[in-house]
Amino acid sequence: MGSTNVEAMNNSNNNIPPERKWTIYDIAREVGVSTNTVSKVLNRKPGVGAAMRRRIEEIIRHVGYTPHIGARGLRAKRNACIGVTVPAPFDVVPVSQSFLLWLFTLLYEVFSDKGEYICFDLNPFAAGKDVDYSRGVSERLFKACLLVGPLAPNDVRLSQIHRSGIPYLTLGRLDAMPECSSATVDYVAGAYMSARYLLERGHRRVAMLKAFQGFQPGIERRRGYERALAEFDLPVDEALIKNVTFGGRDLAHRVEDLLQDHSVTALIECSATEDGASIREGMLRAGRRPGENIEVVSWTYQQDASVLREESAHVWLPVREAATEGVWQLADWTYGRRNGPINIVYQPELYETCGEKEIEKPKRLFEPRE
Amino acid sequence: MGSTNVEAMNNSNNNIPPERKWTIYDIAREVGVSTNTVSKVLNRKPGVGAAMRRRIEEIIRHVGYTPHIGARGLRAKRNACIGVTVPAPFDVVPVSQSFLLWLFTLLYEVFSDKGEYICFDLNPFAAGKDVDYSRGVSERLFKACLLVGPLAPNDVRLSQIHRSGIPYLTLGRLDAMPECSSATVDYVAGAYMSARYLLERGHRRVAMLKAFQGFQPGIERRRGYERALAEFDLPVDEALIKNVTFGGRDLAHRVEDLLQDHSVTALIECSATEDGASIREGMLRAGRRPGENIEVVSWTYQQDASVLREESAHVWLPVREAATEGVWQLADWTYGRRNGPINIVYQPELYETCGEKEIEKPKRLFEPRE
DNA sequence: CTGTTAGCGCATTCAG
DNA sequence: CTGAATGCGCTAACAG
Repeated sequence: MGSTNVEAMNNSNNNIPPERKWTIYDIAREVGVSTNTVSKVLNRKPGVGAAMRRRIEEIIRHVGYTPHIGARGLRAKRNACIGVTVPAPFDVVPVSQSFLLWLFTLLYEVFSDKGEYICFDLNPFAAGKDVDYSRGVSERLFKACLLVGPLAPNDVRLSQIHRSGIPYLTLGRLDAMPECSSATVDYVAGAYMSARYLLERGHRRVAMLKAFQGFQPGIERRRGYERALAEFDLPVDEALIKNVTFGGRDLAHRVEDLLQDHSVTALIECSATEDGASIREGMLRAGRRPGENIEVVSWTYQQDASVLREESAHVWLPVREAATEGVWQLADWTYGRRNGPINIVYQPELYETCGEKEIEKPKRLFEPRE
Repeated sequence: MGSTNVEAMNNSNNNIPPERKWTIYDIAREVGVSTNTVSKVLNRKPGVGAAMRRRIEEIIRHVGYTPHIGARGLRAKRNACIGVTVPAPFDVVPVSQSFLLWLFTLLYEVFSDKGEYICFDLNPFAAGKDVDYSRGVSERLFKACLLVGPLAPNDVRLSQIHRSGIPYLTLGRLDAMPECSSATVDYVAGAYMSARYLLERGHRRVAMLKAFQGFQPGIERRRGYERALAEFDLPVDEALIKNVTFGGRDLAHRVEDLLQDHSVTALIECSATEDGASIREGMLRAGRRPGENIEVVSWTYQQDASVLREESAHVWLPVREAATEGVWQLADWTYGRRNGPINIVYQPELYETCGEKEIEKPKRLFEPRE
C-alpha cells in the first residue's frame, strides 16, 4: 500500500536540489514487499518468484533506483574500487607518461569487462611528507590494490595492507617482508650479471650509476653489484657508486664526476632515467669514448632497445611483462579464482648490443615540485 | 575500563587473515570516552579538550585506526571520490593518449593538494551497450564528477546527475539541457566561421568532414555550417557532409569519395581525427592540390599547430583551455567556494595559416574493439 | 566540555 | 518463497 507515488518523487519541478533519493525501503513499499525481497533481486540471489522479480526490476528501472555503494559495502563488507597508489613520496619516482598510459591500458584490459572503478589515490602526490599511501585500503574503499613505485625498506604500511586480507600487488619486493605479494624483476640478478659481464672482460674498476637511493630497488642493485665484486675478491669502492634522482638537471655532471677517475674503465647504467643523451654528454666531458676507454652496460625496459647506442651490452628488465602477469593474477585473486599472495619474479636478460634503436628519454607525467 | 588490550588486537601471530579491524567503538572504549568524542577528534571539530584530544589522537595513531569511508559517507552524506566517466559508448570516442595525460595532469594539479581519490569508471568501457555511465553518482561514490566525451542528444542520465545536486562538469553542451554544467567551446561558431570564411572567398560547394555522428558535437558542427550556408542562400547538399569514425581505416577513402565531385572546391576538416596524413592522401587520390583546386580549413586543438600544412586557414578550438577553467571551477564548487552549474563557453578563433608545424596524428589510448 | 541516542541504506540472519 | 528484525561503522542531534 504505497503512500508514496512514483511520479511524485521524480520531482518534475525544476528547482535544483529537492530530488529525494530512493532507498530500498521506497522500492519495497512501492511494490508492496519487504526490503529483503528487493535486496535479493538487486543481488541476483534466489528466493524470489519470477513474476515478482520482474515486477521489482521494472519499478527499479522506472524510478532509476541505484543502491548506495557505501551502505552496501558497510553491510556486506565488500569494497568499491580497484585502487592504485604510490608507496613512495612522489618526488622519488615521477612516473613516466608512457608508464601511466601502459598501466591504464593494462587496467582497462583486465578490469573493464567487470565494469570496475579504477581509483587513483592522489594522497601520495600531496605536498606533505609521509602521507598515508595505504588509506584506500584502511578506509575500505579499495577491494584490491596495486602499489606502483619503489618501496622503502622501513615501510610499515605494506604489512597493514598485507594483514588486511585484501588482494594487493606491489611491483617490487621488500627484504623485510618476503611474504609480500609482488610481481617484479630480479634486480639483484640484473646488477650481478651486469657487473659480472664487465669483470669477466677484465675490468676491475666498475662504476655504477643508480637511482632509488634509500629504497628497495636501489638496495637490490647494490647487492647484486657487491656480490659480483666479491666473487672476484674485489673491494667495494663507495666512490664508484653514484646515485641520481629523477628530474635532476645534473645527470651529465654526475656521470662526468664518476668518470674523472681514469682507473674506472667500465660503467653500469642502471639509473632508470633512460636519459641516454645526458649520460653520453657526461662521458664525453670526462673524455671517454665508449668502446675505447670505457665500456658500458645499461639497463632497459624494452627488449629491443637500449639507452645508449655505444654500449657493449644491455640488460633487459622485463618489468612490464612481470607486472602484466601480476595484474591478471590480482584480478583472479580479487574474484576468488585464486588466493594470494602473488609471487612473480622475472629474470633479466643480458644482450650484447649491436646497434639497436636507442630509446627516447621518457617524459615525466608531472615534474617533481621544487 | 577497556577490557580490550591494545597489544592483543594487533595480532602479532602471523596467520594471515584474523586482523580484526578497529572501529570507533574500540577506540572509545580504549580511551574510556564515548564514540562521539572520538568522532569529533577524527573530524577536527571543536568540543573536545586539548589534552583529551591528544590522548585520543595518540591511541588512534598507535593502533593504526582509520575510519570506514563507506560508513562515514553513509552517515554524513559525503561521498568519497572525484569521479571521471565517459558518457558515450567507448567506440564512439576513443580518447587520445595525449588527452588522458593532459587530463590526469590537470586533475593532479587541481586535486592533489586536497589528497583526493580520482576514480575512473570503467563501466562505459565495458562491452555491453547502454551501460550506465552515471552510476558513480547514483551509487554515491562520487562527490564530484567530470564527464569526458560527447553527449548523446537523447541522454537521460545527465539530468539525473544534474538533479542529484553533486558538482559535475561536462565538456560539452546539450541542446535538451541548457542549464547543464559545462565547459566547452562554441562548435556552432567554429563551423559557422569555417564555412563563412570559405563562402566569402567565393566557394559555393563546401564539403565538410565531421565526426561524432548522432552526438551533440556533430549536431553543433552541422548547425553552424547550415547557418552560414543559409546566409548565402545556399541549399544544404547532404552529399557534401561526410561522417567519419575514429579508428576507421578508411579515412583517406572517405575524403577521396567526398572530393570526387569536382564542383566541390572547399573542405572543412572538423573530424577531430587530426589525421593529416590520411586526409592528404585522400585529397591526392581525388586529384586535388590544396591551394589550386581545393581550399581547406581544418580544426585544431592547439593554437599554433595545424592538421594540414597546405590548408588556407585553421580554426583553433580551445577545448583544453575551457576544460582547465572548468575543472578549477568544479573544485570550487566541490569545496563550497561557489555554486553550480558551471557555464563556460570559449570561442574558437580562425587563423590564416602560414606554415605552422603540422601536428602528429594522435595515438588512441586503446583502439576500439571490433 | 562530554555522553546518550538515533539512524544513514543496505544485506543477512532467522522465522514463518 | 517472503517478512521482521538486527547491525555494519559512523556522525549529528540533543542532553547533561
